[in-house]
Amino acid sequence: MNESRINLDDLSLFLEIAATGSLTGAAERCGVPLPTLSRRMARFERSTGRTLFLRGKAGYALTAEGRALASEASELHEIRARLSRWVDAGRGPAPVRITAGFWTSRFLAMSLDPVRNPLWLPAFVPSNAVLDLARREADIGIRNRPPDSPRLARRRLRRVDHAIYGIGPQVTGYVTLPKGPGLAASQRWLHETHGDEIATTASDPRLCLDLALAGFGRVVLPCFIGDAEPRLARLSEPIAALAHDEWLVSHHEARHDPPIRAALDAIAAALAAPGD
Amino acid sequence: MNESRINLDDLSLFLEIAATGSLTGAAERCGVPLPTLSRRMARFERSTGRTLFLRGKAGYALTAEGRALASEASELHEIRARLSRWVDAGRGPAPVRITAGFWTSRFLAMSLDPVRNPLWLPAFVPSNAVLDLARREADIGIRNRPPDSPRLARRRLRRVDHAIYGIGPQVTGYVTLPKGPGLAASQRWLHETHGDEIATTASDPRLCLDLALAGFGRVVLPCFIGDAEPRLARLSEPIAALAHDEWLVSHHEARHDPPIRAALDAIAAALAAPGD
DNA sequence: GATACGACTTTCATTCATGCAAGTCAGTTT
DNA sequence: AAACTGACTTGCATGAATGAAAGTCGTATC
Repeated sequence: MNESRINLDDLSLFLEIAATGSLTGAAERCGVPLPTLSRRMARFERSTGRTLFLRGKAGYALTAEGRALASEASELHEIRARLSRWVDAGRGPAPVRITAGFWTSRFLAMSLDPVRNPLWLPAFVPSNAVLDLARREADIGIRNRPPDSPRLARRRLRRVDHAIYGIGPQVTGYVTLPKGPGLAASQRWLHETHGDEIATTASDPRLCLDLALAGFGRVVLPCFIGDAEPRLARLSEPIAALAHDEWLVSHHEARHDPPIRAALDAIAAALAAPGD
Repeated sequence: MNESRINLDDLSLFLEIAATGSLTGAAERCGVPLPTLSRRMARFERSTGRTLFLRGKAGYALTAEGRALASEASELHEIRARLSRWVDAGRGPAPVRITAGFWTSRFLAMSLDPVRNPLWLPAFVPSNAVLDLARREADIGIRNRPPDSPRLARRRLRRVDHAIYGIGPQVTGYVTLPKGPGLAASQRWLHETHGDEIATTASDPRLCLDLALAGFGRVVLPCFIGDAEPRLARLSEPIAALAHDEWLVSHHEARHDPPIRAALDAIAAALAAPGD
């Protein structure tokens, strides 16, 4: 679109000169030799088509237009400073995009210790639609079966059982999500096998749990959630149809990226099969 | 301080790649050949000490850290876009710093037509202290006598007379500024010759005029102000001791800067001597 | 299963920017 | 008045970045 892409490095030098008021001073502060500065500013003026400096005998002074440009671009130095800090100091934790089911995400969020992960930060992305790890829509996925594509790296995690929970055996009926696309397997199973016993629906899994805790009905939960909730009792044997392994899936190449690797290790530890 | 100055051009290319998702795409959009992009990104990674890309078979994908950097630096493109616009389109008016006395500044502000000056915009700087035009603390000065330094360009403008004004001859006493350093010549003259007739003082010349209009006393004003105010009557002959020429002063080199030149011409026209 | 394609990397001659040293020029000092 | 100083510009040899073409590697197509 715009042929004359403004050179940001020249611009940065320009700002330094504008602040210093002379080539000599700016040259020292930037560690750039003075002749280079002189030539680059000449080029910069040509490229902008403006006269930015008054080349007086007493040094460089900004023209009116030069001052306008300097004030226009003043944020540049802040950006540079911020990035320099990011590069050589902070190294803030990098966000690692994780896609997982609702309960697994919640379990993970509570298991992972943020202070022990200086390298990465979990970023849970909703997994309603099936995100395509192969297309890097997320970095790490936790799935209930191994991926189809051979390009994805996989690792088997713990076995996950589901069961029916409630605050007591006297509670009848079920609380679940409304029927619709993108429903988790456990909710689909409930709709298929106990569809006529559904007492209430709620739009959010966590809300279903709250309703169950209030006595509105029974819920189907992963055992790692249901067993951890002291106010709930297991009201059935594990549901065979819903038993599955959890699989940790990531892109073959992404897993060598340090933050992602760290995330993979931490997640694997949190969701390890008991035997491992 | 920081040896490894981050290269803003590389960063900009990095953002383009991050947005595009591939070297090929970014190369076209930036007009930079693909091999160059490849090498510069390799160098950029070395300079930051981070792995920013996953070089997969399907193109470049950002690592977690790469995404962190991209979001950290996202403003850069806005800045660049804004500057590009500034450079090749808008050419917003450049601020020209003008130092002048209070009433002259006011007269100028009302005389200069902003729409007829696409090249520059007046920026009035307070002239309490004597600003040093030779040191470029301002671009243009309007003084009541020619400058001392031979390095400054000068141009004689209209003659300025002062007189005593009031809403009528019946008003006695004077309104003026309180005694102090940095007082204009007309106020000094009033304190010296009519010091015992001062009725009120105000901290601002404009406020003095308002007080005079309200009948609190007489004021000394330049005739170009007093005569233009229909509610005021001239109550004295022009004061000989305060008569002076106005001088338009600027730096010898600065006056060839187009915006400053335009400003000089406009000011000279607004404040021209009647004969010219 | 062989071939074509896409996306980058590498090679190499060339160009361009760099950085040192010398040059210019106005104002200042002695 | 002559020499000095400060602040930039110019010349020239060097080195680094560039860009066109060929190379590599994996995936998609037939």
